[in-house]
Parts: sequence; structure tokens; C-alpha cells
Amino acid sequence: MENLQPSARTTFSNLPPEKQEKIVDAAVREFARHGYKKASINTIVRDAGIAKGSLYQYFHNKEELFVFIFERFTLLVKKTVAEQGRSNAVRAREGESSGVGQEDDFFSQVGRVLLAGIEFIDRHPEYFQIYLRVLFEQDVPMREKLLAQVRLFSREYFGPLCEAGQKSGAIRRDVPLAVVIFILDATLDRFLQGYAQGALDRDLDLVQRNRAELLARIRMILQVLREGLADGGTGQKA
Amino acid sequence: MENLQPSARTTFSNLPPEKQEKIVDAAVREFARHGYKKASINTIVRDAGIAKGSLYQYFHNKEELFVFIFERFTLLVKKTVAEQGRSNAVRAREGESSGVGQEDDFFSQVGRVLLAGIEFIDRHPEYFQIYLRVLFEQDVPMREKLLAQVRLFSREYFGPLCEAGQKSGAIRRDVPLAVVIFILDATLDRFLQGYAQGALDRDLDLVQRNRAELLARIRMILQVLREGLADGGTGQKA
DNA sequence: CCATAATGTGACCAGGTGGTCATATTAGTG
DNA sequence: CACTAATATGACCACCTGGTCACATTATGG
Repeated sequence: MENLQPSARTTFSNLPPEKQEKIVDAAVREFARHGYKKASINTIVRDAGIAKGSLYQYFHNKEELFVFIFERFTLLVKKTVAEQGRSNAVRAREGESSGVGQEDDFFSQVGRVLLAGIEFIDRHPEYFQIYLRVLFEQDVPMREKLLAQVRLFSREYFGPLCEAGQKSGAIRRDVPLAVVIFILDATLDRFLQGYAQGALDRDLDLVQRNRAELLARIRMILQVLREGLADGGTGQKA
Repeated sequence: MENLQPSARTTFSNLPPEKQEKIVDAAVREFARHGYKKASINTIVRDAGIAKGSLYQYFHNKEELFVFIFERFTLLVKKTVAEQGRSNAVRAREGESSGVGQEDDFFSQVGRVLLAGIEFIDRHPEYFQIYLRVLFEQDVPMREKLLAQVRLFSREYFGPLCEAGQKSGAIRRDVPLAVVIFILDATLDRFLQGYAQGALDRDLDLVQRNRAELLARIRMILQVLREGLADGGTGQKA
């Protein structure tokens, strides 16, 4: 009577937390494995240990469930980004450098963004898989709207950063901003995709043990982005 | 009696060519639109104008049809690569530079590879879509085997090129080959993905008219790859 | 303890899937 | 022409999909 909106009969958020968790876990796992369209509601309810009818009391349909899960992903992203500065500071206090420079120079900032991405994948590999699936699947319901909420590195995120970089003289000015952003976006995105691919198989221990190697590789990539591939740059010989 | 292998009852290649073409077209369109798993056999036979039973006389199952289509893709790729040098030569004779240098220097070669990719997408956008779908879909039947047959830019293709580049002194030697390949691969791959996204919508005329712009952008990307993003390189001011 | 409301349940639905096979059609041949 | 072998056909199958709904179960409170 009081709720004219077409809404679920029972609010999901009123469920006991452990039940919520089971459902979310099952949905995240299934969506990460199969993307939106191929994900099976039947599998989700089976894994969550609830009846299908119950799920449809919390969410009107598959789409609403998926949007709900994806919104949790964007929340997690924002949380990780917010924690990024603090965690870097902690590492610095403990004597371990963040590995890509603490300064505010342009490339150190880029490196820290990349590290934040890695941190996120370590903590939430399945959520990141869902993000990738949305990126590459064509017929996800609210695709554009969902992606607009995150857009990890692309124009919206790197735009201001690169603009500032050009103004401060850190980045060459004879190349359009779009080209700069394109190369950064392509490289960082690909790096995280590769990292995520591995993060799902490898156990976390291994990932942590190889952290030094990882940092070294990031530093080299940043160096190449800065100085170029051609011989005769600033850092010719090791 | 004579054929013990589990094979199709009727050989597809014995069909009249126009019928073959209809079937291939329908299959390519459907696989490009929906990837392997979500592609519908029913849609394919409807679009091809044949009965479902007929299709299953030419191919045992969906997988065999898909592998057949993908193999046509790899053939097209090899054909395009083979024609690449010749078509560049023709353009040069007609007075229009290839746009990214005719010399044999490393970055000109990279540019020409990129141009060959664009050429391919212009001619066969739907086949390229299928390739992308295989790249991003997890549960395509022969995925690894299929991809190994092409691997557009990655290690197998860029490996020798970059190695030669390092030996000839065109590329810096203080960075591992893998890092060099990674950045090249990421950038070129992303560029072609973006180009393919547009090539499916835009009509070919528009694509051709913007060729000058395209070449300019490629030249800039190559320049950045060569000299780096940082200010103070060789080409500081326009 | 009972009445009522809220919530959980799974058989069921229409529609779609890849795949099959008895039958109809066509082609080839003597 | 007729007989046979090859090919084309689509109704049909078992299975799966997202979604529904009459009913069972539980919770609430008078």
C-alpha cells in the first residue's frame, strides 16, 4: 500500500548477515565465472542454500541482483582508493618503500595508482573478474552506466592527472593529452588484467613472496613509459 | 564402412559455393555477435536458410563448426600479413607514403604491423570480433590451441622483432625483452581493439576519409613509444 | 493458544538450447 | 522409367534458462 515502486517484497538488507553473505558469495562467484548472461540463477540459489523463490523476494530479477553485486564492487573500489594513501604511508613508516617512489612527481603517482589496483585484485579477485567481464561482454544490462561508476584508469581518471602533469612540465607537451592517456591506460589496464588472471589461481602466499619482483617490473614499465623504448635515452646502460 | 573416424556424413566443401558462403556468413555473424557459447545454432541455420539437420551433416557439433570458422580467420590473417609488404610497396609507388616510414628501422616495422592490423579489421571486422571474443571468453572449446595459431602481437610475433631491435641497437638494452614486448603488445592490442569497436558501426567510407587522422595518431603513438612520455626528450617542442 | 501476517519453498511454466532421426526429397544410374 | 543411394528436412528430445505462485512454514502479538 505504502510502496508504489515495483520493489522486492522482502528487503535483502533485513536478512541475517550470514545469510546475506552466503547469497552474495554465491552470486559473486557465479558472475565472476560466467559473466552476466551465462550466469545461472539456479546455480546461485543452490550454492547459497536458499530456494529460488526466496531470491526473487529479495531481487525482482537477475538484472537487479547483478546491479546490486556490481554496486558492491564500486564501493570496494572506492574504499581501496581511499585507503591507498594511508597504506602507502604505513609501509613507508615501517621502512619498506612503496616501491615506486613516495614523491608527488607524475610517474610516482601513476605507479601508486597501479599498486592500488594490485592491492584490490589481491583482496577481491572475483570482483575484479566481474568488472572485466562487464568490460568485454556486450549485452550486460546497465553496462555503460555501471562502467561509468568506475572507469579504473580511463579518461575520467587519468584526464586530470595527465593535464596536471603537462602543466607542471612532467609530461611532454607536443603530444595530445588523448594520446598520453591512451598509452597509460592501455599499459596499466593490460598489466592488471594479466595480474588478475594469475591472482585467481595462485595462492596469496606466492603473490606476496613475489612482491619484490612485481615492484621491479612496475618500476621498469614506468621507466620505459618515461624515457621511451629507443636506445640513447637517459638510462642507456644498466 | 571406409571412414572409421567420427566425421560428418557430407563434406561441407562439396556443397555449392554460394551455399557454403551463406552458411559461413551466418555463422560468422552469429559468433561475432555472441561469442561461442551464447551463439545459437538455431539462429545460424535460420539465417543461412538451411535445416538444422543439414548443418549437422556438415559438422558434428557446434564446436566443430566454430573451429572451422576460426580456422578461416587464421587463414585470412596469414593472407593479410603476407600481402602487407606488397600493399605497402604499391602505396609507395602511387606516391602515398605508408604513413609510418618505409625504412627498415624498428619502429617503422612496428608501425607497419599496426597498419596491417587495421587493414585486416577494415576487410574482416566480424572475424576480428570473433578473435576478440575468444580472447576474453573463458570457456571456448579449443581456446588455447586456437589462440596459439594466431597470437597477433604477443611473444611469438614480437619476440624475434624486438630481439633484433635490441641487437641492432634500436632498442635500449637495459630493460628485459619481456617488458619491451609487454608494452608494445598492450599498446598495439588496445589500439586495434578500439579501432575494431568503431569499424563495426562506421561505414567504410568514413573510415577511409579519416585515414590521415589515423596515420597521424599512429605516428604519435610510435613517437611516444620511442622517446617516452617525459618532457625533455628529443622531440620536446612541436 | 489462536489468528494473522510475513516469509520460505520448490513444483511448475514458457521459451530456448544443442543435438537426433525417421521421413521426404533429390540425384545418379542402368 | 524405376531402383537405389545420397542428401535435406523439421518435428522431436532431454535439458536448461529466468521467472511465478499456490502452498507450507514461521513469527508476531493479542
